[in-house]
Amino acid sequence: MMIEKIANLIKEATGEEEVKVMIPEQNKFGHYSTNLAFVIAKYQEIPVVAVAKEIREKILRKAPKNFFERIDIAANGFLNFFLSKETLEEEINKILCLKNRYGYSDKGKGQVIIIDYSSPNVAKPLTIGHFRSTIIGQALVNLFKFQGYKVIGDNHLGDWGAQFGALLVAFKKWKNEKELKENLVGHLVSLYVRFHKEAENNEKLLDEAKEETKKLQEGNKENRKLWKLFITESLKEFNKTYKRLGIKFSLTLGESFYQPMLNQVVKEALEKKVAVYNEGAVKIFFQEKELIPPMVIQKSDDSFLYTTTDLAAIKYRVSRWHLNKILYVVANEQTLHFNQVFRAAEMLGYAPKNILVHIKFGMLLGEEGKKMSTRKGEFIKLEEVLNKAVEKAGQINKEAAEKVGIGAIKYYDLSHYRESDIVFDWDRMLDLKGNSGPYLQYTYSRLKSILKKALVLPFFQNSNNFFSRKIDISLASSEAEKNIIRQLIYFPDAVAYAAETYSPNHLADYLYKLANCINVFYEKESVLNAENKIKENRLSLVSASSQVLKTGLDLLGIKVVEKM
RNA sequence: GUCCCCAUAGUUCAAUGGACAGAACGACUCCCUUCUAAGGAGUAGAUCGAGGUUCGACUCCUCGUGGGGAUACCA
Repeated sequence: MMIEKIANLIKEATGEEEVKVMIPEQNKFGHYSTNLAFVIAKYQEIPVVAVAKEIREKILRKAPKNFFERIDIAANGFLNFFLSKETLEEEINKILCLKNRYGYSDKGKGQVIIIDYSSPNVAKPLTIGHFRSTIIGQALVNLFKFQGYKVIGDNHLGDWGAQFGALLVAFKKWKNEKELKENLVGHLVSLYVRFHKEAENNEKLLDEAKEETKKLQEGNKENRKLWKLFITESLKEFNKTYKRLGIKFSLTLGESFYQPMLNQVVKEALEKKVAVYNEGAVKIFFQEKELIPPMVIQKSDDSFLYTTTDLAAIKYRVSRWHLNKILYVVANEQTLHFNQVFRAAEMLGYAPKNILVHIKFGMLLGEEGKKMSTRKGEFIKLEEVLNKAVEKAGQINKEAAEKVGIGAIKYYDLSHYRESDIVFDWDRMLDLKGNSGPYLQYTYSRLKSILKKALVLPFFQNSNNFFSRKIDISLASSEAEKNIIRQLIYFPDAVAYAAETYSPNHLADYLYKLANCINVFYEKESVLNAENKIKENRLSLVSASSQVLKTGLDLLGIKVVEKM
């Protein structure tokens, strides 16, 4: 990673602790820059430019020979680093030789991180509401693996809890044999919706649901049997969609897995005086100044809640693995819940608060900008969204439709900053032009097409393996080529930054910029019609570019397309 | 009421406290006898308001305005 390398170099050369190295917006400001001179000038009260000059001397003395071409000092005091031809060549050659390992870092070596994502509820469909957690979660799994971490992706399935009471009541009262056979999960969903509709006018139903939940939790045979059926059938459905989306979990420990541990959690909480009995229930109260409302961990009918399960899960995970972090990829709305749980986990001594991170993301709003609710049946099935996307992509190209359609909606999500809300908009989501998934895939396939054609040219018939041939920067003299090279070497920086900030959109942004440079190059400079030496060199650049594009898209979980 | 999040071109979104605030869509112009026009080049267009901190603020702080969310013995 170049940013880190340069930052370390500056640290060693100057003895400064805090050094910030940035990627400047414009080429004329070099490949990298730092504002260090401002910082020092401030506490030493020396003119900025004088400080900058001094820093430059120190760095140049320390830097390896031929590492920088030069270091400029801008009028305002920025130090602008221009990498030398040798450094750039070495970096591009790394891409050609490391291939899909380029950008990999062992930064996270020896560290374990659990990512809790997707987590749908059994007996409900995967909806557009699960999309963000699933897609962002998987991207984070990929990113952290690529940073050398041991990553455990856990699908914390909602396979327990009060929704089963409602479901059991509805199932026993209204089930329809025919529909059951044809589409079990679909039938469960409509039963669930019907239950909530009818419960609005009939409070007795809610009591019945409570009763069924209790029976299930106490081990009632019939309820258990139905419950298991619901789970296996739902998982089958989920897995179909996960497969299409390229989602892979290391574990699927649902909420039910933690049930045997819940009693103990409550007992401990009471013993440690973290929790108290209050109005018949067991609650954890927080300090007044924390402004967190109390959290119930056991109801007055003795049953448990998801707060209890989450606490048990933390306890279990920490004892089973030597954990550095648990990331919860869950919507913004649950902020209070996680504040409570994290704080409680700390009070109970289960985990220090700083290893628990809520990776929140904005809501996917309905077209009127309002929240969509599953209970009222206002949901859009994920499967339906995927189909529509694939259908649209298929209008242009049938063969690549699946990859392109799904790539489009994935990119739509991942290119947005995680925490902002997204308005659900078919047109925009399925947009195949501009800053979109298909744009990146298209760019990739253009490069692939060049490489394929090069192979059959007589000139290359007997030249062995030109794809891995080294690049000669002095032959890549056009503006377009320089821009690609510049962009390529930022790849490891972009990956690291996206992981650090838990924000895949930074990687998406990087890839878009890279693709844009590539397309400009494609437009302006011909590869196959260039003079032999230049052609060879450009082919190496094309090869390196396609490699980085592919690695980046892989990390986002977007499949590349060879031809479209 | 309390707490949390958000506010950037007509629209949808970017922008680790840095150098002229980037794109895309839409609008208007151009470019297919040259490796894929799902592309490229160009024009018009934006930081909610008022203070403050800073050499420097879309970014941090305070107040206000306008949206959304959470405040369940559901998950």
